Amino acid sequence: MKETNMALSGAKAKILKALAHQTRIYMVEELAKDEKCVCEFVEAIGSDFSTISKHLSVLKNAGIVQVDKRGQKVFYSLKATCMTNFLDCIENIIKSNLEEQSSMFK
Amino acid sequence: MKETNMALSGAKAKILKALAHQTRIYMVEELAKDEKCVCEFVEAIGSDFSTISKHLSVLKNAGIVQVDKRGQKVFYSLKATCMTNFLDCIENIIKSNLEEQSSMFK
DNA sequence: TGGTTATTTGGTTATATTACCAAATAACAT
DNA sequence: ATGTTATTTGGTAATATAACCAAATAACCA
Repeated sequence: MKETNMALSGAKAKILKALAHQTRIYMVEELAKDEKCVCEFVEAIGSDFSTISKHLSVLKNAGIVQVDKRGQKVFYSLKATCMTNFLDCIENIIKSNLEEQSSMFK
Repeated sequence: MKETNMALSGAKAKILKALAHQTRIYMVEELAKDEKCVCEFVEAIGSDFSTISKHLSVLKNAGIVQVDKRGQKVFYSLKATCMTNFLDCIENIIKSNLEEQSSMFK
């Protein structure tokens, strides 16, 4: 069933797009260590509060992170922990790409 | 070193963006089974030849696939095989999201 | 050489994403 | 109630992506 496979690829693309941004990848990697509130990301990343909040909501809507409101603060934590392995895979691609590029100068 | 981490996240984002499209995910999954020429994808996906070719070149530039020209045909094959595990991770997220949604009706 | 097939590249237009500002909401403290 | 802090939401402008068409390349065949 070709069309079914395509539809599944589309569903996967939605989740991948949610991750495919410098800021959101950084967030996922930080959240892999420990939960964080929005304000901590604002401080660490230095973008507008609204920008950070929107990035987190993209991750939340994709089902990658989850939310816990405590007092005035909103804490985000990593829900899809397999993401970590995946980012290692990406890191290997980067290394392999760099090796190829540097081998051009030998 | 916060800025170094951010730069690394940016490099990862480039590769993720290369994968984050319905058609390109489908391509990677097909290539995980076997190499394919551009024309086979054109037939299977049904988009314009130029569209398919551009998608494959995005994957190639990211270092996810590799190229082998033989005769008139250009064959693409999967280079970053760890992609497959990753797409399984995404599939688990989809399942978990669906379970949560359906539990709302119980 | 000229024709055919396979693929890539350039151009254009439509659509999607992102960032910031301003305003709204929510919880807590005074 | 009022003020303060933390966060989300709506609007807008800039930028990035995607799809198609047409034209350019490249390899092979007659």
